[in-house]
Amino acid sequence: MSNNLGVTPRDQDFSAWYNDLVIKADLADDSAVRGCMVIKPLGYALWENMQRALDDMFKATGHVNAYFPLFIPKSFLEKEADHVEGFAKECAVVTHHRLKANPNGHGLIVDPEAKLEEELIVRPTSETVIWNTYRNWIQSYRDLPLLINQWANVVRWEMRTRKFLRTTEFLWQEGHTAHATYEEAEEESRKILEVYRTFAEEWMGVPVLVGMKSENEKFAGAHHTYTIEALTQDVRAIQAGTSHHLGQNFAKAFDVKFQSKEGTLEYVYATSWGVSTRLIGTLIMVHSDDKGFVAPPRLAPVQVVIVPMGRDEETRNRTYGVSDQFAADLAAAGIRVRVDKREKESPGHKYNYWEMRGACTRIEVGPRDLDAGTVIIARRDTGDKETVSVDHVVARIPEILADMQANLFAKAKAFNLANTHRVDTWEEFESMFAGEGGAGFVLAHWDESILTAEKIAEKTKATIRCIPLEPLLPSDAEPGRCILTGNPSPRRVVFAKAY
RNA sequence: CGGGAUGUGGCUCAGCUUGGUAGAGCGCUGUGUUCGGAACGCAGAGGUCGCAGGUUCAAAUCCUGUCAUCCCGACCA
Repeated sequence: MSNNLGVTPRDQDFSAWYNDLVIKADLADDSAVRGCMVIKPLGYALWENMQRALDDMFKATGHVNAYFPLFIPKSFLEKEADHVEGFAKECAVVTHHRLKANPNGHGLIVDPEAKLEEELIVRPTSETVIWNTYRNWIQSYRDLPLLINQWANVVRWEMRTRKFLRTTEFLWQEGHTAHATYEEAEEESRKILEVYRTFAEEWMGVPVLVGMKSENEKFAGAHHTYTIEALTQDVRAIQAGTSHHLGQNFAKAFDVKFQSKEGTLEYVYATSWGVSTRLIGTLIMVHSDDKGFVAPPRLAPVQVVIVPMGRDEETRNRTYGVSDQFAADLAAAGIRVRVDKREKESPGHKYNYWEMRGACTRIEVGPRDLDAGTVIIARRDTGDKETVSVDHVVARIPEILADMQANLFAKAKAFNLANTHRVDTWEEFESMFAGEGGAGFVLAHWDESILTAEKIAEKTKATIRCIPLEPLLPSDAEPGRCILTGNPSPRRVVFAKAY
């Protein structure tokens, strides 16, 4: 389409397609602040659906929610060495607490007399404030495990931002748990990783690789990091969630000890884990198409849109009546439904409008079909239309939604498999990543040296996305020779260009 | 922070070369038409042309400065 109604086609410019889609699907808007965005009602409804599903899973695994402050005293951030190095370069800092009228003219200036004794950092993540608090909460093994999650906003002053994928401020959840033993903390971090995998695959319909981060990619301050990695339609990897085993690093930095059953004083073991509004970006990049946003039914803000037709009063009375009845019955069945009664827009306009905004199914209620006692149901993922008798609609919709949920996952899974490659020579490896775009997941041998990983990244822009917990193929777990150095490698790891 | 580009009604952009009373399409408001894949007619509303300074009788247009945004890289969830 040459006008500005649609989005740039994916094969023309994937990046432009994504940017267009986020705006035109009404998910988010630009804000007055660089790198920050406004999440619009439709995008926020999607986030709320994600939150609800995840929160239920956290609760079901024994976690409770709490809330910690937005500000972190600068000194806290200094306490864990790796953590400082990871986050110091991207922090927003509060230095004053007051403005005053500019004595030289108009406007306001920062009041120099209102300088803070100690600067406050706007949290990039909350380990430090939380562990400073946990010190007071944990004395005995009886206080453990401590299983807390918080839903919050955080700020990371990134140089370059993209809506949902990387914004200066973003929304997320961060779980912070404390345990008596290494093994318990390990179990916790793996349990949450499984929650994330389940959520990604069963709710988002996004297949993911489950694995461990290499040393150079792990969280700043972690003992080790687990990750789920998805593959976008432009065959790049995207980290969709991480779960960290923090070992005793934060307990030592914040002096959090407990008295064991045996009476000894021990440092606590910790985990932290998070997913963010980046999941929305992931969802878009995996499922959406040139007509706009495609939302998996389980998370979609609008599962059914009903478009009644008719210009004259008499026809409208019929189509509106039927539509309202559908809406009431579907809502009673727990389905998120809207009736689009706007009178100025043509049906065709509404079809495109709701396809752009990711409505999963559409019921077209027109006078001609009603004469035959039927309506048309169209589904968003395949574009298929079917004629359904009026009294079968309420039963049929959930079937289509379930089928669409399964189909989105199956399609993405097939795409992942088709874009997962095994490479054994450097020449092939280098040429795969030579172009501008991604090259999918590439399983190759690596000698486990950070230096090697850095050299590979420098030459190809491909990074180690993860070391799969379960080999994708049994042969992936067999030893081999490093793709770059030829040194021994215990197993294949996953390389990709990443978002 | 480097490289590139752009700032003109809500949006997309024309006008600038060659200074002379701010335009189009979309959207918006009202109204009319028998609404099945982005309908059409009629009547309207809406802009100190990013900001500051300069040149000039006269600046969206020329000059200087400045700010901002976007895209590409380096950094990252």
